[in-house]
Amino acid sequence: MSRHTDQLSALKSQLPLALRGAYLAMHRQSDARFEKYGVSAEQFVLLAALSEGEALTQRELAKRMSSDPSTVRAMLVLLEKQGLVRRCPHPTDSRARTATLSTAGKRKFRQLWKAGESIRTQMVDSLTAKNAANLSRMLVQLAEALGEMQLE
Amino acid sequence: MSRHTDQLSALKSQLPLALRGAYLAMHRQSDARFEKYGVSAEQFVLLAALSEGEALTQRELAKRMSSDPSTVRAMLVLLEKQGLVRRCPHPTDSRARTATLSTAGKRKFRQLWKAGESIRTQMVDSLTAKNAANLSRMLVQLAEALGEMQLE
DNA sequence: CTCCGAACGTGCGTATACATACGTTCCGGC
DNA sequence: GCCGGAACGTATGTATACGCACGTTCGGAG
Repeated sequence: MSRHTDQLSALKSQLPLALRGAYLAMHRQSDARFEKYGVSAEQFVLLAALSEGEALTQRELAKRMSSDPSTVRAMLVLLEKQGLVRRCPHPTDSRARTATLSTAGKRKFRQLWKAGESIRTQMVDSLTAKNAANLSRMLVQLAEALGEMQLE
Repeated sequence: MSRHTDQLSALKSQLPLALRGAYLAMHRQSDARFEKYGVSAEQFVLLAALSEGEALTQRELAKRMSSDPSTVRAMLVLLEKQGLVRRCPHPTDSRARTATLSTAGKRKFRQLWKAGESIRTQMVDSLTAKNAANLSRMLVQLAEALGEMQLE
């Protein structure tokens, strides 16, 4: 086993754990930060996806969140109960339901966006802007490659 | 707002989503890959942490997995029920319990390691080895920076 | 030796993540 | 117009992720 092969092998086992570790760390920070607003990290992602103002179907929302329709439904039920989100029948497709932010939801999102600013800043600053840009690009690339993989 | 500031701002909002997207994609791939062995992606991580052969306390195990002691306990209960893991009283500290792989657990882990090889390979190959090494390094750096953040 | 704070595991409650199965609606081919 | 497959949402079950409260044990200060 050559030295080069060893390094590659080590890299292959470290990269997944590094990805997992970074994600979990970010998730925990976000949850802690948003807790006093009564919102979870995942709920923030959902609200952010809706914050563009468009009315999205649950399916489309799930796609944009890299999430699961079934999970999104559960989240919407909770958020609707809290009055942050409205679900209306789709204007033309009666199978679908659209989700939009309520006024309270928009206000809440603005608060959350501010509250999360220091996390976003810390993430970019802990690397450099240039490295962070590379990181972001590589992560997207990675997600695409993994998403296209078949079960062989 | 200068152009430079706009770019930085966009980066700050993209990076978290990119990290989340990549992690979830990896997690889904892993779950799908390990499903026929009756093991989840997270359980694989736990088994891998124990595969060094050391007997770890649940706390130490949680630390190495970047995970939560409470979660680790639930996982151990399931894995013990499946006969992949043994939990024994700690030799000197009667508060603690140690976890080790059973023979079946070791065998299972070897199977899983092979089954996951294509994922690890795909992750590194979808970038280049050099970029993957950088990515890994940056992710570790990111996790550290986030882990050390206080609530301000 | 005693006592108190810290560390370990446990149990419980809530929110995700996802598969799977199911009912309803849509739409393209006929 | 009919029909069968595809798309959408719903419902249920299992496994994570994590906070929090609790009981037990450890270890050091006095």
